[in-house]
Amino acid sequence: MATRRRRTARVEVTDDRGVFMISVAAELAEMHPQTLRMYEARGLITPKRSPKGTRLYSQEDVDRLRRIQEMTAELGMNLAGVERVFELEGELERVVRRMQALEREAERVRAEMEAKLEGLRREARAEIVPYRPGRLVPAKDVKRFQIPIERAR
Amino acid sequence: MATRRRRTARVEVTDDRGVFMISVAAELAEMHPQTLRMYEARGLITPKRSPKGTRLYSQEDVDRLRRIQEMTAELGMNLAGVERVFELEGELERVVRRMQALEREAERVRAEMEAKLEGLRREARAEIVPYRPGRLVPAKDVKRFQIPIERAR
DNA sequence: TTGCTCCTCACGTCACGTGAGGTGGC
DNA sequence: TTGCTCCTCACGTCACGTGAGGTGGC
Repeated sequence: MATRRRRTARVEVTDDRGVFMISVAAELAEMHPQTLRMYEARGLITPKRSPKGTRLYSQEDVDRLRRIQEMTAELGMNLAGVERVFELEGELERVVRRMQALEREAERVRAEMEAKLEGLRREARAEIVPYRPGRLVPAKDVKRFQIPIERAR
Repeated sequence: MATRRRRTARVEVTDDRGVFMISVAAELAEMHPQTLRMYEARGLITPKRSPKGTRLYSQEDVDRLRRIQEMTAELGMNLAGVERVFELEGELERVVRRMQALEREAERVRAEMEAKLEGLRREARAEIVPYRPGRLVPAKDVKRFQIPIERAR
């Protein structure tokens, strides 16, 4: 749900754009409007404001409100717990991102090494393989003794 | 604080061994004994029991109790929040461990590839370098034409 | 005027901590 | 007997949600 199209929409509505007034946001989040004001006072959510001071909630804000609703109504957590969970989820996300970056980096290094190895193998083949069917002898030895190689053994 | 030595201690006291009765554990955790029983009823902590049914708390249990104390008294969280935080911390720890394993694995692969590369380089050197001063020719050619190599060009 | 917004204040409910009260075994 | 353990029940406190009440601008 990156964007939502309306019949007459011309301006793109992004998830972080404040578009819902408090009554709408409260309905979407299934909460009392006063509860939203309380959450803001506690620092749990920070909606945008119109020039007149009216709160404007974004889709992200509504999603966050629903997450809070889940934690308080379904799990029975209080707001201090919700704050702490948000912090921990942030940490978790950072660690997961770092891990994904590490995985990509590992793959990159692996591919790079593989390419190097392959290059070396090709190089070796180019020098050695063409002579495989027979035996190789130093040219200088052939020249020096002037005898058929087969008998020289 | 892996183990603690007492003057007359003979048996090792590990962190997960139930050694404190409820009054001692409560004092160490700075909680009311009844609170410990409540936490157990909620599933937040599970002390061992003596054969007679007396609760026996380990050092790990006491550490956990202090962590709960921190979350409830200092952060003002309720027990549902504490449970959720424990879950999330478990997830976080698993992810961190996975990352450490991944880092070790990446290093292992890197070293292995490095060794392979080095092996190939050495191999290439062993086959090619000794002959560098002269030219190599197929033995069959030498036999077939029976002529000095130098003139065969 | 209606229905929204803003705000503050107050009350009901519920979770939690703790104390009381009664039991039983070193 | 003292001091611990076990348990259940009950009450005080506090956080939270929500409603009331009064204001102001489309």
